Amino acid sequence: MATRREQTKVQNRQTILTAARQVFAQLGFATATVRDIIRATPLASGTFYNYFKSKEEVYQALRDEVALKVRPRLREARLRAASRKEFLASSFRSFFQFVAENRGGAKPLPERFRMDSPEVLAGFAELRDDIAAAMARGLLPATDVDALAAALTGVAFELAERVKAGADVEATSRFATALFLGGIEALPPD
Amino acid sequence: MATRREQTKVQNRQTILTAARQVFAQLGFATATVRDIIRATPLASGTFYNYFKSKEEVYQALRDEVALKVRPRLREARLRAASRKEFLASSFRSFFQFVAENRGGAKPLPERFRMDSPEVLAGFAELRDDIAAAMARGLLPATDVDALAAALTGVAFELAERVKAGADVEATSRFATALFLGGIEALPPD
Amino acid sequence: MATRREQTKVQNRQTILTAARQVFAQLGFATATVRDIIRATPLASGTFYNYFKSKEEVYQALRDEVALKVRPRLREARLRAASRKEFLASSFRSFFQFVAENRGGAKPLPERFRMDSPEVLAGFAELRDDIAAAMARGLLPATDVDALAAALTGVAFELAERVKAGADVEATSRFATALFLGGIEALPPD
Amino acid sequence: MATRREQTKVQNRQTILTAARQVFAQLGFATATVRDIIRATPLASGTFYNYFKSKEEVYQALRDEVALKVRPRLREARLRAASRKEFLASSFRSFFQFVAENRGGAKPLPERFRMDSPEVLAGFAELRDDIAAAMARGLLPATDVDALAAALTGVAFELAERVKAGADVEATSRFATALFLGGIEALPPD
DNA sequence: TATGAATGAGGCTTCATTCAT
DNA sequence: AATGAATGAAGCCTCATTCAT
Repeated sequence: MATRREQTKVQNRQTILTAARQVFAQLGFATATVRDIIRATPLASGTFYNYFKSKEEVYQALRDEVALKVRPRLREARLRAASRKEFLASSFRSFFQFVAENRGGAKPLPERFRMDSPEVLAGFAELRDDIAAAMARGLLPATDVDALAAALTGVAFELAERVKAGADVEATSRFATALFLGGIEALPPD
Repeated sequence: MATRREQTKVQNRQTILTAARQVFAQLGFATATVRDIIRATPLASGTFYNYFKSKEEVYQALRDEVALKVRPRLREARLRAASRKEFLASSFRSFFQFVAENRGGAKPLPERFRMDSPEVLAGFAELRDDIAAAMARGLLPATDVDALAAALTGVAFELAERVKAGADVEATSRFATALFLGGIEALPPD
Repeated sequence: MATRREQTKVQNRQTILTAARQVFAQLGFATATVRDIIRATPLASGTFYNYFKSKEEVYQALRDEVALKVRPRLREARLRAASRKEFLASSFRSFFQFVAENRGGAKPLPERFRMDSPEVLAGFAELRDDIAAAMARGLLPATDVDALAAALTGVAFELAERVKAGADVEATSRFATALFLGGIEALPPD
Repeated sequence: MATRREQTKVQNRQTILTAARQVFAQLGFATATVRDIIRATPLASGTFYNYFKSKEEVYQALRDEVALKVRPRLREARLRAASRKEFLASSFRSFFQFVAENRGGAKPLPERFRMDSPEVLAGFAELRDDIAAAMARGLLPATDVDALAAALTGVAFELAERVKAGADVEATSRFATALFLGGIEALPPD
């Protein structure tokens, strides 16, 4: 059973993580400061250091948290994929959907969605693992895993800009899926 | 005629740009400081401000310089292309070659930059134009020009990171070329 | 109840204000730097900014503090005055006494400040009101209230410089009182 | 006969003095920088130091120049004064006229006229000398010269603010003259 | 554990001044 | 003399982090 103290501890940790998520989203990791995070919190500056040693550590924690929450779902989708097409389509669609849901809209903030956020980067780290697994399953041909992951990432990032600017999620997903569906076939074996 | 002083001025500017390139490569733009750049230089702190108003301005100058050097190469390669494969292969190869020639330190930080300087944007515009021209020539099938340009850009930039990290130029070019050669075939018509 | 920390906070604020008073007196406002103020203090540079946002803000605080201390005295002196002479004499004496009590270093620089903080302006307004009331009481002849207030202020401030430099309070008060006692008689009616 | 070189020398000196006058008028002595003066000039920064060692030195030169030009006229007016009233009236009137002529008008600058300008301060230095001379002549009663000069200065400065704000020069001069005409009579002998 | 003031290193930038040309 | 780039001290301020309460 959790004592009162333990509950507060967990709550404070969560408060900081939530604030950090927002701050990173708005300012980017490198630009954001610990002060920014604290300011987005009702806590005192010293309290931050009871939970994290530095900005880097919050960032790691955020990544871990995301990975823990997102990984199962995304992984499941990709593991369940019965075909190459399904693998690609579900990957792209879920990513562009995420981007679309988080695109600025009427928000006054300079940039609401950032490619270097822990969430997104964690997502791409997953991708590499899943590609390797798919190759093992025979769903994807054996080729340079890292190069393929990089290519997928690049296309996803760059088309995401178009989605941010209002491009249609479905059409964009279809475009990317088709491109890779045809392209993978032609890749040199590793 | 160039006087000694004028030479020194040009040299100092180059000294700063070179130092900035290294520092940005090692620390990333947001983390790097003007002091870091100056320290990588035999010059005094005030001298920096005789040449650039801020960190942002050096960064712009750096990007413009790169864009200015790489654009003519890419343009020429694409115009000379007699086949789809040549169009893709020469584009990728020129670009990765340039990246390899200019590779400096490693950049370990997770960061992605907006490519929005005039020079870089002009580079994108050129790519778009060349793709459109290639479509008109029948070298590329008629599809969404902007999406294709974005996809090419994304793959090029992302694989460039691998080249910077030491990946082979030829192999990387072949990979990218094969991917698009197969993929373009499968793209939905516009 | 005042905790130790609260006491320290108040003390530090006073430390900075005292140091600022001396520094401004010696160097003048424009020449003095925040560093100068900090150096005249056992505190660290960052601490200054826990209390004041800028040099301007300390200056305001200083003026407000002075105005707050001196105004009640002057007001009371003027309201209690039973004769024109008493009105003038007690006003000048109170003011010069205050200046003498607070005289610090010498200010050698040629500089005059705008007295435009709320507190100082309120002080002027009070003087004007008291003069108007004195006119209504028949203590002062009916003449241009604002001009008279300005003249009194000017003489008071300018002679105050001499008091700061060591001039005798009594003699200076007598001088100013005599000047206005004779002068007011001769003023053109409003 | 002046050689070309000597002419240029004189011209440059004058260029710098003129620029300095404007800069001091706009920014005040303490706030103005040598850079500001140079920038208001077609000359190079190094050239400044061929003529003056520092900002202080230009300031002195400006004061001297003004004294040389203004002193004769003002002094003459005061020396010619046949009566105490004429002495005071001409002093105040010429000062308030100067202020009125230089008041901001439609100018966009924050503050066009400054009390700490060399011109004004030089003028007040004159005043003290002339008061002493007038006492020697018997035009003014023997009293504390410095205190009287301070009082005149204070009234002049403070009423000048009203003139700046649009008050009538004649009426203000009459007010000040009457005040001192009556007041001086009553002053304690030195 | 929570607090928030204190700290001083270090960020950016401007300044007066020098000095090679 | 005139030039203007180079210099580095010094300005202002924010930051991560500590530590007494």
